Amino acid sequence: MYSKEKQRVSPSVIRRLPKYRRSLLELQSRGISRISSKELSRITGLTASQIRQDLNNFGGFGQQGYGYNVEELFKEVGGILGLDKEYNVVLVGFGNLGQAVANYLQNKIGFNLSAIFDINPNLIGTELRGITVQNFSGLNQFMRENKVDIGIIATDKSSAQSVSNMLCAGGVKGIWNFAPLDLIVPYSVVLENVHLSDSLYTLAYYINNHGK
Amino acid sequence: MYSKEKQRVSPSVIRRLPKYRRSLLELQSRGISRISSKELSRITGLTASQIRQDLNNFGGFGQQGYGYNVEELFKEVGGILGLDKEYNVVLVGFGNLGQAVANYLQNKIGFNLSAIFDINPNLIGTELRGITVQNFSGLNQFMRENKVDIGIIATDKSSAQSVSNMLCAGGVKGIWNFAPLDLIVPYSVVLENVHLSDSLYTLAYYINNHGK
DNA sequence: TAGATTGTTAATCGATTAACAATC
DNA sequence: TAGATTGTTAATCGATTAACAATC
Repeated sequence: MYSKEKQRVSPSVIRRLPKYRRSLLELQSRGISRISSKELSRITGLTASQIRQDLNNFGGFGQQGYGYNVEELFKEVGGILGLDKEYNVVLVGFGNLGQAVANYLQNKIGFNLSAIFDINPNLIGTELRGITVQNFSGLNQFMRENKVDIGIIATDKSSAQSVSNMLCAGGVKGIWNFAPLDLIVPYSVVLENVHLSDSLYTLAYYINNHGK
Repeated sequence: MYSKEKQRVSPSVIRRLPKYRRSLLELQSRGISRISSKELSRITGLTASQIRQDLNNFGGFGQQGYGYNVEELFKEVGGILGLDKEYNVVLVGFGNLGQAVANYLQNKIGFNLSAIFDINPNLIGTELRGITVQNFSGLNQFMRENKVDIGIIATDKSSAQSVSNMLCAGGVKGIWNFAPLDLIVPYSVVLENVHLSDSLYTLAYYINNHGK
């Protein structure tokens, strides 16, 4: 349906979709089955007009005089994001951050963590809910033998680019990067960064320039 | 200098500053002392025009016919972000993610982690480089007795809002939130979110809609 | 039906890019 | 000086908001 839209939807819109989904889930858990853009505006802090514009990039999910069905819209937004699909995921780097991410992924349905790699001998062989941490040297072979959709990089800065190269050569569709650098990936691979420092520094700026 | 600028600088600009800083640090480490906006454009993927516009929100740091001095600009950008200041930081929630964040903070100069709180009896009393994890019940008292600038929330969703309330009542200037919800904070408090799910879902979208 | 609220077009606003005079 | 590159103004582009006809 929304897959053959002519025009590319802007990243600003895409980055608001998870927020809509989150709000809708919250409404659902409160037993609310119907919501207007006006009310959703109050909840999210975005304008009603923007919400309607955003959603209409993908289809007319509402009904005049009524609003939106919460459960239906929740499913639609999930579908747009691709959360009704399955992803095979590999994690490289099992330090504190890697462990946190691995743990976080455990209860994300659709994102199936199939292997974890590290170079630290103290970590290799340890287990996380049935997944044994493998020696990093086995990554290339694993990539050849398995179809991996998403590679997560939670290594330190110095090895991140070479890990990224291996994952890309191994055919990943996307990289979720936690290392504090700007990776270079082939055009065909999608890169999503979680730069903790960028976030912290932005916070510092606004602490010192509040309201300015 | 840049503190009495009349007009508020847009968030888009602020969020690019850490990237500039990162690139400048990289240049510095390669022994490069001078850079033009054109060359910086090549490195960052942003346009030269945008880089000059961005920097000129805060002052004229360059020199016609020459470019920018890398070391000087690096310091200027750090100063704008407030990285020449000290921040007293408290962490609430010492699960996987909290531990990862605490560990990450250890080598961030200027951000001084002074206390860690959790409710889990198995975690209370454990130590991280000299900081003993305290019982969460002591948070209010700690806030009364110490000036805390930044509160980090790495608890689960269900307790995040009440933890946030405590931190705000305790006088924090900013909240760095890792819990997957939209906190409500007083106007005077700055909120910065790290929503892992939002990031992962965005990645999923682009994996399925590459180039679209 | 009358009231409510969407979907969508038009207007506004803000951010990015282009151009170029100033100047090192 | 001549060449290079900034700082800044003007032009363009894109995103947000406002308005309202369509319609449930």
